[in-house]
Amino acid sequence: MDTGAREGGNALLFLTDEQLRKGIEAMFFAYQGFTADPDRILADLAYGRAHHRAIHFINRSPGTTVNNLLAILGVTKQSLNRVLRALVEDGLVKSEVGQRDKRERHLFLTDAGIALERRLSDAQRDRMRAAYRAAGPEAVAGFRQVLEAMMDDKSAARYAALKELKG
Amino acid sequence: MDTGAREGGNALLFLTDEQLRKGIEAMFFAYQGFTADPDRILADLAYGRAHHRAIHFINRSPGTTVNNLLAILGVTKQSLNRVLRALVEDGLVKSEVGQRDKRERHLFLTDAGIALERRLSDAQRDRMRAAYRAAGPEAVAGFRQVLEAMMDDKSAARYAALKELKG
DNA sequence: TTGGAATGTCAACAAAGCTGACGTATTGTG
DNA sequence: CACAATACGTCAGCTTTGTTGACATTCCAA
Repeated sequence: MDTGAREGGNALLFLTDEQLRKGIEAMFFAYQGFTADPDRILADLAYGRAHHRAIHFINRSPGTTVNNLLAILGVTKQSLNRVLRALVEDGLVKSEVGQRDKRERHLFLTDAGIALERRLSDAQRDRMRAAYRAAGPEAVAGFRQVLEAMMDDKSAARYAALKELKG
Repeated sequence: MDTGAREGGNALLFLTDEQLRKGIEAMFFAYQGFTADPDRILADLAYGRAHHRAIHFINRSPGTTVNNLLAILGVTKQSLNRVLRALVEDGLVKSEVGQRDKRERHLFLTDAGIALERRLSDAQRDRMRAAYRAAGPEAVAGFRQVLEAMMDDKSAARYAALKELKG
């Protein structure tokens, strides 16, 4: 860490506008790859990325409330509600009234929801795994470092909130 | 490169589902940061990311044709046309009939377009630069490696097509 | 008991993608 | 020359996913 500043000469060449532009474009096209496989699966089911995200985070934190999910996703409740309603109607998500606080709805995946989550995350993980394997562990460490440094405050807060839950 | 396979024991720990999940989530939240700053600027102008992308690639390859742009962006001509029309009407892009082939329209940024492009890319580059600086050159190399390995075929082809143009 | 928080719903709207169809100008080819 | 193909634009309509604003319900807590 902090190598760039200490090394002399042209060690800062990785910060040129050209290099930054390449990074920006790589990020753009990589994100397309990142979402391509789940998108294909979702298209067949008349779902979109919003459904994928909801399923992902419900799976990650079973029993989470609607408000929690709202905070993580950073969308309006109306937007999330539409997605959630479809998932509940289709029997992929179940929403249970809270016991301690009956205003809250706790969200769980049904067996069908778990099955779809697995299809989606398997597809996404397969691509990620292939990329990781091709690039090697050091590259992966750098990848994660840069990504975490790139988050804006809101996204970083959401990311941090997740860490407190699990890993 | 290819370290993972050679090293013994638990050198493949970076390929666990947990690690992959973290990478997936980091990618999701980092992309929000990646687009947050330009999005703020665009919102004031009643533009969206689609406009940003068009402006970016016209700036990158001045005189490019509509078809070229279509291929790079991977959207339909109707979708691009809507965006392009707004940009031309607002005087940010000019469209010139081709000399060799009069069916083609060659796209250029006007001075106003160049100014907006600079605002947008400055904002995006600033964040990218800060992330790069914080992570250091080795991390950046890894970042780029993983991103390039993550692209799907179509996106990789688009990315490669760009490389042939400039860097 | 009353105020506020959590949730849900209705309506309306916008951005940005899509398909399909059609028109026009231009170019290349048989 | 005639015709097919290409490049581009446009109209119409549909989808997903986001947004505001307004309002009702339920329920906890002061």
